[in-house]
Amino acid sequence: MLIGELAQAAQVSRDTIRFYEKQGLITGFRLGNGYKNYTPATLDTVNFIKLAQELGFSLREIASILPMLAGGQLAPVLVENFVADKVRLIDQRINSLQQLRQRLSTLPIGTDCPLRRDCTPIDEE
Amino acid sequence: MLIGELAQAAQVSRDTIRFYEKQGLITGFRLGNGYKNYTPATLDTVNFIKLAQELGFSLREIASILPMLAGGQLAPVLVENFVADKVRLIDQRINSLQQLRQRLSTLPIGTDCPLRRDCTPIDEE
DNA sequence: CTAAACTATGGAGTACACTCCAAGGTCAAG
DNA sequence: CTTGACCTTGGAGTGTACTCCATAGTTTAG
Repeated sequence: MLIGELAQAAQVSRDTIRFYEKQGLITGFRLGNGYKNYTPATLDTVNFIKLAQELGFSLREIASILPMLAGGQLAPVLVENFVADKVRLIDQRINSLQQLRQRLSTLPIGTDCPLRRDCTPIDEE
Repeated sequence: MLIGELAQAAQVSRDTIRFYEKQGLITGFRLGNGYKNYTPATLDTVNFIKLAQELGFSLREIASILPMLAGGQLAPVLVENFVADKVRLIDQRINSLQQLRQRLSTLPIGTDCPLRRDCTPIDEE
């Protein structure tokens, strides 16, 4: 697939695709006419990037995860440790989100200062 | 508390505090000597900002949540709708995280291309 | 054969969230 | 009364992740 098709399929801009390729997150191979061609695997990768990004991973972090998803060039132990780390991080985020959810959904709406210890500034010169 | 104390308590830089104040996320009141003073409530707010930020909310979004946390100047119905929206968003994020967690923790490590449909580029000129 | 719709490259510009710096005022300790 | 650790402002700089633009080559429809 050409860049436009990939971009549309992944719901990102062509420039984003080019940016990701510059950053080494994806690779296309060049056709005879100078155009770049991408495989369905690239679409998977872009979708993965988008998901991971939504979840707060930077492109730099994602770049370090991607080689693992592509296949086992790395020592399994390293991959396992890395994945375990990420899973822990994800669990922490889920936890924080659940806390925030609780906090927001049980707000005593209508009362003053539901979350703050103190709302009225005290002049304590 | 003065800016340095607040910054240390919240584990952010003084510049970050000043930046948040410029953005209207927090407010201090000025002492006779020109210094700004902050209350423990400001510390709560900064901590809240940091939490919400970790969870992927932008400062702009956080700025729109903060007035609700500060007390009921807004119509309860609006607050409820807003909070319900945010809770839905949080639920979506939790869901995505759980998916990603599953995906990562069940990687068939060592096999080729655990996630991609296709790893070998096909020349389809 | 031309016009529209695609593709490429390089480089500039944008939004966000800081982060750093310079020049200067304030305050407590010795 | 000076030294050092605070505080002030304004403005410039940084990193991330795009986003836009100009120029130019390629392909497809009529």
